[in-house]
Amino acid sequence: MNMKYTITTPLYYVNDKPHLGSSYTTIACDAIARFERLNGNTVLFLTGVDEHGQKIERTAESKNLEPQLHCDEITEKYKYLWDKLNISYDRFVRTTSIEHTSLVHQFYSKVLKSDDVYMGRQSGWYCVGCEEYKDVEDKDKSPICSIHKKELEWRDEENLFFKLSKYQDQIEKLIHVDGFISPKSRKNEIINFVSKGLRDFSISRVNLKWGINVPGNKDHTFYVWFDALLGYVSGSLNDQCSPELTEKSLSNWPANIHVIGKDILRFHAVYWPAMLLSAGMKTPRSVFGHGFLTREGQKMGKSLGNVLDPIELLEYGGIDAMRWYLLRDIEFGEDGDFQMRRFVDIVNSDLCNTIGNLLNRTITMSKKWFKENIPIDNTLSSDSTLKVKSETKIIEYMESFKDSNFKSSANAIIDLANSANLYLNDRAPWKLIKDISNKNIVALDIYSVLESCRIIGILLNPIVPNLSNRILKQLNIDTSNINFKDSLQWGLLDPNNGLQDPTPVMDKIEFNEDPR
RNA sequence: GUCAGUGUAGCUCAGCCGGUUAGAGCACAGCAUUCAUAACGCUGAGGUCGAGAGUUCAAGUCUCUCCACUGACACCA
Repeated sequence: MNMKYTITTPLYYVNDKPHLGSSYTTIACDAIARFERLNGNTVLFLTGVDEHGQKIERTAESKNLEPQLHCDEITEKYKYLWDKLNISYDRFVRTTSIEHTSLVHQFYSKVLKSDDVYMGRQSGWYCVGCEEYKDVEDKDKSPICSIHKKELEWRDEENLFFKLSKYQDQIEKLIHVDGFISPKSRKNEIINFVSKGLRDFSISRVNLKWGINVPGNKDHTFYVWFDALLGYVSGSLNDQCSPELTEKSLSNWPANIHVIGKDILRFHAVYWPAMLLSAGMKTPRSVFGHGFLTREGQKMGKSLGNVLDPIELLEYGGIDAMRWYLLRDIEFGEDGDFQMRRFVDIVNSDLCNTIGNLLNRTITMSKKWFKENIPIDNTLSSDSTLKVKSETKIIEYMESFKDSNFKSSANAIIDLANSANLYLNDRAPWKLIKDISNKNIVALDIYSVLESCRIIGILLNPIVPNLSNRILKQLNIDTSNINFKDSLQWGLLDPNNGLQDPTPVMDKIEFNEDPR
């Protein structure tokens, strides 16, 4: 059954090039998007960049660039990396686009009509890095942001405020809806936060040029978060060239899932839905706040000097290695620790040995004994313990993936591969074949393992698409139009298809202490 | 300070409602050896289940207290 499925990464801030954390988020979204496509759904996979705000303005200044040129430069770095990581996004949103600006204005007029904006005064200590006011004791003369370690700036200015408090009851109800916020720890956090009472927040800034002007308020620029969140909507419009907030143009909305880092949970689970309710629009179906990555047990930070550049990791291990490790070994909802030794071990063991060698040894036997035709008559009715195991693991895989439990999905694949290896040792076809009367039995055994490899190849597709394609290619399977429904039934590998010469589908990674 | 989450073998994790001698994968050690990518397979070592107390015939699993880590909020600076 074909359904529309809209998934978003955060719109990444272009203060700097992408880091491992944003790569992790984007790879996870890519896996989900591919999974949904393989299930026959029509997917709109949105990513993009958030380009406004004071930090961008100042970063550009320091580089002696116009902000727009700075944004263009950094945007290209994001696109380059997503291309290298084989991210299959459908749309790339830019908040500096004319279309986005137009939509922000339309949205704002709806919020005005709901009488949810008022002029107020805001004073306090402000961190440009966070784009947030900080609560600070009045007597402190030079407060510092605890996150960015930079001096806060005193602000005392008139801002437009959004009546968030008006939506206390509706937000309270929404956040309790099953499945709206995942994982459970994030849901609890938001329930606690909302129970303390929602306070109105300012949606504009003065003394800021780099942003979208507030209509009817010459000196006010939209607060970066107000404008950025709307990137999800502007990016999902049917007609990208003629952005209109109409029911027809919003058929890809609401998003099925916003995948975000835990640090921006409040914006996505509280402020954003309230804004949408104010404009009379549907709220997203779910928000998944995943954890952060540390490295060898430590937080990554420039000042610590231990940032792991995704480009370097990519060059060191390759795209399939990177994707596999991040999805298979890091628990998606929780913080995870990137360990280089473990990265190498897991990738080599799972992809090169368990799966890669399985394919290699089985194709070698098949070609040696049966050339291009495995003597089997009816593959669909053939019985094998591997068939049963395969069916069990497919179910586990599907249920886990639906919960964004990539680790469990990957484990199901590895279990099937282990079972195929054990099956081969148990059956020992290299002994059986010595007696020619066993030819048909051996043919069935070889076919069962090759069929398992085919299924493994297909299940790997959302996680490591390039490896998946190499596996299926060696089995001479056309991958241009596969889907789960038509591809996971046992017995679909044509025994007269012929197989390609076995070559390693995955190169080993040699462990270096420091890939930098 | 309040709330929430986490703490099980070197690493990553499983362990539904209390019930065998606490498990899996990886890593490590040994064996075996080719159909096979120094691979597959077999065997082994490795655990105060954060600490203490309690309930119970019996607790990793329930209760209480405490410790550590993470996050949110509050407070302080």
